[in-house]
Amino acid sequence: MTAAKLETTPTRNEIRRHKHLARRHENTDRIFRVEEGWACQYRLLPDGRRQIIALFLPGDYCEAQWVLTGHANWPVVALTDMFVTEIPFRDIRAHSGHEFDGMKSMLGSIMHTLKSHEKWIVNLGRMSATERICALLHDLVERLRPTGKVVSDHCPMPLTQYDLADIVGISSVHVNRVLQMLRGEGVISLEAGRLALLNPAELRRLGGPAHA
Amino acid sequence: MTAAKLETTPTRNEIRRHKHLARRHENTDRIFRVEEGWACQYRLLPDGRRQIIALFLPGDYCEAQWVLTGHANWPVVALTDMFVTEIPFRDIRAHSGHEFDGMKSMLGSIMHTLKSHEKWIVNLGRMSATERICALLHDLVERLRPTGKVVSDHCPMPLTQYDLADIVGISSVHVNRVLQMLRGEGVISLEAGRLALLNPAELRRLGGPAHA
DNA sequence: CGTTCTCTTGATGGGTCTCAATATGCGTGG
DNA sequence: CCACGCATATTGAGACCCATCAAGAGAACG
Repeated sequence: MTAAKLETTPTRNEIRRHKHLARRHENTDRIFRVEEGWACQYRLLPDGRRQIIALFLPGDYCEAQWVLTGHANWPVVALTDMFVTEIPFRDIRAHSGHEFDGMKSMLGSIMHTLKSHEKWIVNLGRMSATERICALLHDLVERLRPTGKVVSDHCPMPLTQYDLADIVGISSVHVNRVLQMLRGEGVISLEAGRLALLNPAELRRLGGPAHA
Repeated sequence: MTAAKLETTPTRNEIRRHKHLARRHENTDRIFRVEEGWACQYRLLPDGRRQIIALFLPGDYCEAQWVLTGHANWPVVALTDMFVTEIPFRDIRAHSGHEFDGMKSMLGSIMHTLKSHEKWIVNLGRMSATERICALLHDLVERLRPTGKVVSDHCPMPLTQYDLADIVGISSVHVNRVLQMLRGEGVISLEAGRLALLNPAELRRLGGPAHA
């Protein structure tokens, strides 16, 4: 999900935490680009279990596939206060073939989502709780790095332990214990919404073996 | 992944079980359409853990996104003896805009993959072993139904218990125990590579609560 | 007709969940 | 400014789901 500039000046909107950017099966004629703040797409089961499917960070296009399907499948909610720009489909189509090719950008974003999903299927299917959390933290830092929000391995991390739990598919209590362990080992520090990688190499190692 | 007919007569190839249709990072100029047999895309960790990312059944396009990226990310291997047809990219592009629109078909297949991945992230993240297996079996039958291979809730099911384990992210020993339980409850029968749904309603119920 | 998969079953241990209680912080309104 | 409520973080105890190890029985296959 790469940053890109449109000729038009799309509306810049403020979104409060916990407000929905999309609801289930909602039709839409625009996509969002995240300027500030974090959002996620999730699926809620009737018995209360929640699984977060995708995270949207500054610079990300939020659900580029809407431009192909015209509707949201699953809800998207702001995890923090946010600023987003709304990009109408017609603007994207109008820019197709230009230097900044709107449609090509959207396809790139979709392919990126695809790869990200594959990775998370492997993590959820075959990795331990510790591996999942380390892989997630590592991922987050690498995704934030291009935005300039990472300074000497410190960066914002506004997710609650409940959010983390619903991303990595374990209970929030166990998330807490894993984080305690990582802190105890001197791998990370995490407080007041800020994450610091104290031992990035160890974090990567704990994140599980690389692909074969 | 819908069936579709091309004007050209693409080559029909026989593929033996365990033969690779694609290897990691391999470049390609064609995609496959499965005519007979089952294949899967998987990711192998250095310590031996394997996670199957996608299943390809008769009628499926195998990795339609290759037409956009030009290369395979992860290996694809035949789980049974197969027949596939190879469709060169140029044929797909040549048919774009026609009654059968090659490119549109590929995009549809990609969107289908996306939805399938989202579903499996939820299953792997938030469902119990029994729920995962029941959901998988239910899925398989529904995907086979349009091909005419399902007769009164009986259909072929050539996956080994090792394969099933690597799809649902549990150990093969536990897959065996869950299957025993399902047989004992009279929900399914599964032998000699054939699956029968003896109590589809119960299977659906065990497959976990529907989306909210 | 042995070899190799595949399936099956038991025993044991560990990773993770659930429940529950307590702390801590933070925003809101009195 | 303080009191209160609510969200979040922390910690313990106990239970359970599932992994791992191991061994044996069929079944498939060259």
